[in-house]
Amino acid sequence: MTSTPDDVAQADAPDEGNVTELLPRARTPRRPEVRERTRMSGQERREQLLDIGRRLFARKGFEAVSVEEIAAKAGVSKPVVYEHFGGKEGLYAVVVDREMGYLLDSIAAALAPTPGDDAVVHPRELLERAGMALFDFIDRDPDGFRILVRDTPVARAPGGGDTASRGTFAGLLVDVAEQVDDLLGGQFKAHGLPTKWAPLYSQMLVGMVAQTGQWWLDVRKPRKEEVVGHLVNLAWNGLQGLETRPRNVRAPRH
Amino acid sequence: MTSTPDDVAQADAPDEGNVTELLPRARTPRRPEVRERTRMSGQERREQLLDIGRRLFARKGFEAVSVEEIAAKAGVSKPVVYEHFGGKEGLYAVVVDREMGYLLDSIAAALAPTPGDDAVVHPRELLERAGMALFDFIDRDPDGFRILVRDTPVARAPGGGDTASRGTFAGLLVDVAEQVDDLLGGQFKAHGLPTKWAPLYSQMLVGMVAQTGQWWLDVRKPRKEEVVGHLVNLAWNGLQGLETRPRNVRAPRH
DNA sequence: CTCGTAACCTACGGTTCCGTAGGTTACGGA
DNA sequence: TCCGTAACCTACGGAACCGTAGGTTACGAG
Repeated sequence: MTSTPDDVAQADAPDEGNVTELLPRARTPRRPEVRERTRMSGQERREQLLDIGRRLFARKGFEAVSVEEIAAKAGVSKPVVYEHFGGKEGLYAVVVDREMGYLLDSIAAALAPTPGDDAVVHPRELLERAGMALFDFIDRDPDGFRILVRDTPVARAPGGGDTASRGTFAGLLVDVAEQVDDLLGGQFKAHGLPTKWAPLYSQMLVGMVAQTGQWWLDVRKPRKEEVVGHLVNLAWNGLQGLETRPRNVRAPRH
Repeated sequence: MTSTPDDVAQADAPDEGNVTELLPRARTPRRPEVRERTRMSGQERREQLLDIGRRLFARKGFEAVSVEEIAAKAGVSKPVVYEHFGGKEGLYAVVVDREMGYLLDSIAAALAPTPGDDAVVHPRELLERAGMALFDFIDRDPDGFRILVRDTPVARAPGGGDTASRGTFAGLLVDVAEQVDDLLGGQFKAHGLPTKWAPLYSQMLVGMVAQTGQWWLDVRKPRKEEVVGHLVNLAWNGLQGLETRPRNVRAPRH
């Protein structure tokens, strides 16, 4: 469920924050503005805040976004955000969690065997499906991808040491890569390669794909189908056997 | 020149910042402490501050580091930092610039043809040299690598729009990858591949290597020679022709 | 010994932001 | 029609920082 995260109206209008200060004008019970103060249900407001937060976090990073800014963009005051999420970190956590879920679900769905079709899928096609799923995700939800790629501010537990005690975080991608291990490990075993290296190769593949996605996010130059084609080309054939014109195995869908 | 960035004493001791507040004790002209207040030359202090800044930025990110913290770790007061670098961003810029220089120099040196040796180098060996140079760098200067990999806070020019106007930044790596273009473009041309895709492949390779480096930075599990071996294995042979036990072409050095 | 200067300090103004206390308005069921 | 409750507000305390003004100390040349 909830496959498209863009189903919420995004209120951008009441961003009056730039005019130095608002004079304390007399209480007007009804000002004739374009955007009336809408009163939403809790659930609606929650979704709206999540949506706005996602966009802001993606563009400016966690630290650079203030609660007041989020609230203002939603046409609402700060305490509302606190009531819903307990603070900035709470909201951020929900946003990240959702996006991570969207992404993993997308890829899992792309990799899932078609029910009723027991044909063995070529590993290369698996690669291609996963890559295409990722780029579809990037295309559909660029902000979500930006958030997942960005470095994480996970507040270290108060009381924890100041040093780089445990492997704090090297970005969410390391985690994503670990999710790929299982899949890749299975393929390795099936092809007689030592599975102990699977984690290493997961990192490589994820890094390759993520960086390319990040780059493509800005330039948008080659069509994504083409990018994925080359991605698979490199991952599968290596530089040694690069195909001049890689072709996608799977017929272009929809 | 300046190949080893670790030639500066790192003063870690005077980190008394955690004891809530220092009581305004009477002016004691000489307190019998272990670490006397050393008075350095401008150049020395500058180097020390750069060193401390690099370590802090690497561990906590730009935003999470305060000027006061840097000054305190150096056993010095805030204005000293301002006199040397004009502010936090100034110091950060110098740090980043240096590290970027170190890295690019290392790789360039590894790729430079041995003078007097005109033998054509196999592309695979170029790959291997570059990879090894990177991992040597990571090994020697992990904080520097962390900084280069981290997301950048580059203050967007004041007056610029709030929107994601131009391709602001997707990390320094995108830049690094662009530096790889030339090299890769040459190789492409020499092998009859369309050079228009070189940028794309640069991104892929850089992403692959960077992510792996980031991961290795924490786990440190397989020896770096082994990691580089597999890196080259994937990049060169692709998943299709993976070698079970990749061997480094170049004899292990020093 | 003297004095100019470079290195360094304390102290503070100003800003930004988080989080909360306590009051106000609209909606909807009884 | 009345009233409880959910949604929302204004206003403030307090902390963390940045950056600077203005004064103090040590070093070294003459």
